[in-house]
Amino acid sequence: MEPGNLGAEDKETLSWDINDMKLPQNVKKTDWFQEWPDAYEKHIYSSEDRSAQRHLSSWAMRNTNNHNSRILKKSCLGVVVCSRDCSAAEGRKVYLRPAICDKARQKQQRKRCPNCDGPLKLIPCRGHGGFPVTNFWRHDGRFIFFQSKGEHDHPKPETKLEAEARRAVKKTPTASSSAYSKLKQSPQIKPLPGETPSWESLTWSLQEGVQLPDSYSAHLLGHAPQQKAPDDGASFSGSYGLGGIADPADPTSTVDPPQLHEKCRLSDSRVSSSEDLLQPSVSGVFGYSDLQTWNKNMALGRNALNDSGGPNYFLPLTSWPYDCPPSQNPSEPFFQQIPLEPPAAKMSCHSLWPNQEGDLYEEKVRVDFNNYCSPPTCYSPQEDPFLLPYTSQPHQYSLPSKSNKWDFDEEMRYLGLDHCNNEMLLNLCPLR
DNA sequence: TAATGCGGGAAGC
DNA sequence: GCTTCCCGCATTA
Repeated sequence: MEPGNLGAEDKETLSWDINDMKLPQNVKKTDWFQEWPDAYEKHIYSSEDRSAQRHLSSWAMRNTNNHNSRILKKSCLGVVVCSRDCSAAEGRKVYLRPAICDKARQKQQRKRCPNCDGPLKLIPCRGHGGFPVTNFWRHDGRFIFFQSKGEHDHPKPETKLEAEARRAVKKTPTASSSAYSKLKQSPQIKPLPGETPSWESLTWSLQEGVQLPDSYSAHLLGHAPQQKAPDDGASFSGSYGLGGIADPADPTSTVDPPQLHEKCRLSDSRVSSSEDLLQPSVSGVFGYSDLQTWNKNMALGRNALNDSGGPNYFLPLTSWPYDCPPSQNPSEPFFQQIPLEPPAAKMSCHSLWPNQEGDLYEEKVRVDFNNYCSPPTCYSPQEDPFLLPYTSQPHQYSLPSKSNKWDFDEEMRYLGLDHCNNEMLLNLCPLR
């Protein structure tokens, strides 16, 4: 938005404060969900944005009581690092996600560094005048207002899903190994030459909690960490997991799509009943445990990898470029569509995924497919300080799941079929 | 088991 | 009075 060409309404949508008695309701464009909000940002999300509904952040944010039930306040916990400042292979540092639960965090800090077995330490966030960065959430009308105060003065921890995946892998290492051994046998899925990710590195990254570049977390989340343009409020609903775009006004900011991995819960009584601040329209049509639907989607070339009911294995994807080069051949297996080098600059995909139907499900699957079969657009590797040194190393890709009930063989059959389906690709990937 | 949200209460300014 | 932090509790996944 051009600052110098603002109408009164536009100014209103920019000048609000989370503590205002009345927040703007004539918002023309809502923001896309930001996974890594930093500095003093304000965003207006659609009340139907599931990630916003759940007040998600990839920073480890804990609830802070501000004695104001209308405004949810969360403060950053920082990042857990190795007190020896050890580096793993390729210079990777250990940046664990602090557990949100106090007891779990204490327990976590008693553990040893997964890399060097040294003691772990928590780097507290002091980015807001010596206090933790705080995020404020307020549901008002059709919108969810977000405001952050402070600038994180510590590295990004692993994302929530990365941490969950790490825990899950630790709990069920055999299942994942088995999955990977099957993956390796799958003829349809081949890493790019020279980009063969090792299972060891994958499991190390996931199990041992090393900070993954955003690309990793993106695909753990089921989408690229990126920015997406604000969508209009009417069509914003259900645009889960859209490929994001860069915020042209802020090259460092991230505007993330609603989390693909978000379970499409049929209801969230806690959210919907929250002080009448939210007008819930959470009519999830893609059930968390609806594996049958998932199967159908996969058979149609859709991907529900972001649904937690998805398969519990990790795909050894190659470097994820977050770009859609013109030379991409949709007929190629999607793994091989991925160029080795990330784009030099963010791309805008503002209008790539308009939710014309207002159909949560359709939008979701389209986007999922995009993320799965075609490199997501609009990702800036510069966004992630950890990505830069690692661009030459393979990125791994995992399909998050909380259960082991997924039939891996079936899944791979679907994958093999889907990724060779040109028509489907052309139909479902409007980037072409 | 952990994440999340709510709320009481203490402490510092 | 405001803010931050700690704690316990309930709910959810």
